[in-house]
Amino acid sequence: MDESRPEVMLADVVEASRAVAATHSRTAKTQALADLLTRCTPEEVGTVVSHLSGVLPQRRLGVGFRSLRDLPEAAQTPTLTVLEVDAAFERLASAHGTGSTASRRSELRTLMSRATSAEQQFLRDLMTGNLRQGALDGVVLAAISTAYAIPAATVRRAAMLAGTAAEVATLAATGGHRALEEVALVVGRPVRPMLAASAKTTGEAAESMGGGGLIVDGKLDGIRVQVHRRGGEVSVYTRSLDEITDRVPEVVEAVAALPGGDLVVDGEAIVLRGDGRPEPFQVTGARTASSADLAGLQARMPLTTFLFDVLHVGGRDLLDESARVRHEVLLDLAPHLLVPRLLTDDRAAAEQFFADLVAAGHEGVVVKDADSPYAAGRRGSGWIKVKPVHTLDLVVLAVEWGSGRRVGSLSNIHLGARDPATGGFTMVGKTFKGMTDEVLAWQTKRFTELAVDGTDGWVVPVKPEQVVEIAIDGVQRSSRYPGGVALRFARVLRYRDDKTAADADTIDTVRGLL
DNA sequence: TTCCGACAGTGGGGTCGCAAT
DNA sequence: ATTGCGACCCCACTATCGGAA
Repeated sequence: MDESRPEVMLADVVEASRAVAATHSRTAKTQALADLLTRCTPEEVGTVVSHLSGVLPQRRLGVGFRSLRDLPEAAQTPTLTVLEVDAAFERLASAHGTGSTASRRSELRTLMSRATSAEQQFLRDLMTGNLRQGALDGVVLAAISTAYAIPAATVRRAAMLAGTAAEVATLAATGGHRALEEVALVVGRPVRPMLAASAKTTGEAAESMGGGGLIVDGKLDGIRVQVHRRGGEVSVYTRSLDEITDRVPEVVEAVAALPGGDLVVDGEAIVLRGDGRPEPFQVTGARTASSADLAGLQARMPLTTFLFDVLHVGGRDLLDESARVRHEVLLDLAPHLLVPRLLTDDRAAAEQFFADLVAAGHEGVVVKDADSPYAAGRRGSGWIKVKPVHTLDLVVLAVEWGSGRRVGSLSNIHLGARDPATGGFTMVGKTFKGMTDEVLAWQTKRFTELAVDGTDGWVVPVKPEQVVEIAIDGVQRSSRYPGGVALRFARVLRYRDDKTAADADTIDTVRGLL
């Protein structure tokens, strides 16, 4: 190690971030990040990688957009080192939840007053999760690959198994290529979960697979759980690798009762009604977000555990085995916990299974290539989800100015359903999704024309005349909107100039989807 | 040369815990 | 008691880069 190497300053990180944001080329971004990493000591590199990928090592600071509104006067010259920043974050994090808002505020002010103007902006963006430099986890992993001359595939796999880019960078800095190759699944350390791409129909999903057999799983509308059992001790992790063991005792019990030794399984926890049909997501969400009065929660909203994968069993890693093999292992291990599942190579049977599951109240299906491995942390084509889509014709009531690459465009639209009782419109949600650049340009012009008084602010009210066809996954109860209902995952399909506001769907139609 | 996988960005609704009001 | 804030569950979609075909 080079003892004379100068300490890495926050200003160096800010400069790298600026350079990254200044180019659209991913290779140039990667190189800029790699240049900085090579200047870091092994003690520094974890923090630097974490900050440059927009992640706080401390996870929760208790500092958000609001507490960062009024900043102290900026320092003239940069003096902060990255390790000093990390230490300050550490103090903020440990003061979180101890009731000492004043001490956190003072800690934050001290940090910010030592930062230059550019550093203040960077720290604020980092703390609010708004780095927007065009490089997060993926590009930073590529930079680790470049900086330490380690194949990208090795770096990515290590990240899947170790969980964070910071951990991977520290390993690379201390042990190089060999250390990353030795990263393995460790029972008790969560693995990045495999994600699913989406398709409109089961046929389309099957089309993009190898054709070597399908596993069709019910998609349950609960929360993802990755469960580890190590030496009899069970831990439960969410999709984002947060530990929720103490909030889901039913899951712990179900996995503790399985035969054999150590294991890692992947599944979904969900609250079912007495008749076996699923409760709406809001019920499972409320149940699993809460930790107070667990006994009461368990009595009122018991969780049911479903498993759809097994990554490790009794000393044997299964990540690289085919889904077919993992299915056999899971069937042996926990047949009573298996998610609703169909093994088939018949597309019509898959389509029928989808229809049956939707009729049973579930979200849809996930179609899986029976020959594919468990591609941790990736949204590859091995798994493809299929959900039914509802469409509504709604009226645009207002529009919000966009941010980032949408600055200068009217972006997020407020959606209203017709209320025949009053002759007016009831707001049921917003959306910014599904718009191409062309549509953004069109709607900016259109809604500027339709704008009514009070158009100086962030929200631009418009005459309720423009009809838009919206796709949604469903409707949920709302305490925010006056109609008592809100759209779930609304996105624009197209603007309809063949319809007037009088032809729009009514609030009763929307409520009927509950 | 074209195609396509992976990534980043742009935000959506709901719920809880906690501290301040 | 109520309210505001922060965190984190669920998430869809488009644009873009750069390697694969």
